[in-house]
Amino acid sequence: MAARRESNGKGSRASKSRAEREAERRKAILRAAVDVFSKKGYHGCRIADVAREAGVAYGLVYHYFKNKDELLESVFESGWTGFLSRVQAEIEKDVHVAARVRGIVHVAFDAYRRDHRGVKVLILEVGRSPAGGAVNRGGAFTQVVLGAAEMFREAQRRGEIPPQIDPSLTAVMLFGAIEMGLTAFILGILDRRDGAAIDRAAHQVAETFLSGILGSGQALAVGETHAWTEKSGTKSKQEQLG
Amino acid sequence: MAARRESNGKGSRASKSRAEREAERRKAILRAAVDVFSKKGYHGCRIADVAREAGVAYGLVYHYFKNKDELLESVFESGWTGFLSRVQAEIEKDVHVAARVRGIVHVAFDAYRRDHRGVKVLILEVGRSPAGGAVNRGGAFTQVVLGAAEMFREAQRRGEIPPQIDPSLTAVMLFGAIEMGLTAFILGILDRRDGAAIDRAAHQVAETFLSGILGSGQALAVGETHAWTEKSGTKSKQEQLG
DNA sequence: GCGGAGGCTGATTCTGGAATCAATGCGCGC
DNA sequence: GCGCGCATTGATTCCAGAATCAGCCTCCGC
Repeated sequence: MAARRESNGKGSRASKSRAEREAERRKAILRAAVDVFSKKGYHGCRIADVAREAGVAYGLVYHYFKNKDELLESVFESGWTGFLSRVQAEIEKDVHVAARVRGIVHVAFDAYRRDHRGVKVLILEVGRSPAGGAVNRGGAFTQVVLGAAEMFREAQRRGEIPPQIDPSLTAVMLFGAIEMGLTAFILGILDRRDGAAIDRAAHQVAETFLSGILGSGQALAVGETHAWTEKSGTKSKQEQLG
Repeated sequence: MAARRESNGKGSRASKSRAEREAERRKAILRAAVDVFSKKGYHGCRIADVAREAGVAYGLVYHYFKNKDELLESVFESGWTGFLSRVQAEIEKDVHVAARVRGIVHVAFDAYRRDHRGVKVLILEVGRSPAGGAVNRGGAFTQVVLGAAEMFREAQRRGEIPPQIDPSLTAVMLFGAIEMGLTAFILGILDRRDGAAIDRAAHQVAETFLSGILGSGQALAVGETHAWTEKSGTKSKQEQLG
């Protein structure tokens, strides 16, 4: 569809070319969709809401997306893709598993800080896909989990973690802890306007996962420091209860 | 609604009284709803499906439940209630926090073993709550989380866990790990027909949470071994998720 | 400036499915 | 046994909201 411009190599400098505009429109709609979905949920909103939010006509949404499902699908893809590749990058680093876990947690919380609406949609609508669900991103998610599982398996070979634990389950737990940590913010159990709280949360999620709540202090003997040990002043306070 | 019977104290022995029958019908519909919801998701099914599954007429569903939402609400309540009270019971036990955590994890996995359909609906549809959501179970969930948070706070006072961790976040993480552990079965990442796998999973979830993946093996030195291992036969069964 | 391709519009159509309701007959009290 | 009331039925109504479509109007190339 962007073919027109080619014939004339230049000409594309001043005002945006038609193709560019279209791309922008498409993006605007996508962004609006994220917005609306995060506010009212996929099933709780109508295409009209998305159109209004994006400031375009109802019908235009259908010009860019085959139907509502495809719109959701696209939202996922645009959000998921970046996230997945970053997580994958962390997984593939050649460092101690503890560092990789911290990296993964960091990526997740960072994404949240950057775009909590988007993350909310992913968390709330993903995974909960009705069983055989249309939107298959369950597949994408499964893939990361499997990647992480492989990471843990490798860590076992290296002797970084005990051999008797199940790598798959461990992987699943990691994302569960992350997801729930984020959910706490989304549901308001923790206060997301407190920027520091997000950092602290990320930190604690990683360290708890690595060392548990009992051993905490010493277990991270492994190498890098004790996490929170020094910044003990931080602790909880206003964050609970929304 | 059960008023008729009172005037005549007896008469209620042989065949079930009308009231009893009604209660049964209601339960049948509820069960059918769990079934259908778990298969196709709340939004993915029509009332007609529920009616058919329950073997009753379409309209009867509306005799017992005001509307579809209330039906879902009831499903939650019937499932949630039993679960919540059990978790609460574990929370209130006067033992080391490690034992309590193990207890909670056990309760969750046990519920799953007993009625994975019901648990699936809870996991998949809860949280879904469209923000200001009609169905407020977010509230119920939040309550357990707060209860658990209080438990951790108390544990800190007793010196059972480090003082610098955030009790609320810890509570949230616990349920996150549990939820994701179960989700793994629901999504098929782990095989739920392998009964032993469920036990192992429960065990690992608890131990990882307590001791982390690094220390794992030895950390449960804490004291008792898997508290629950033996008493699995205990409690009543069917009342939850009717 | 001219012609037309196609982005864009929103009223209109269409549909799935929620909720209603008048009719039926079973069961219970008298 | 009689009659009333309430559980039960499923066709009917009703509507939200998805998807369509016929035309408008902008912008592009010539």
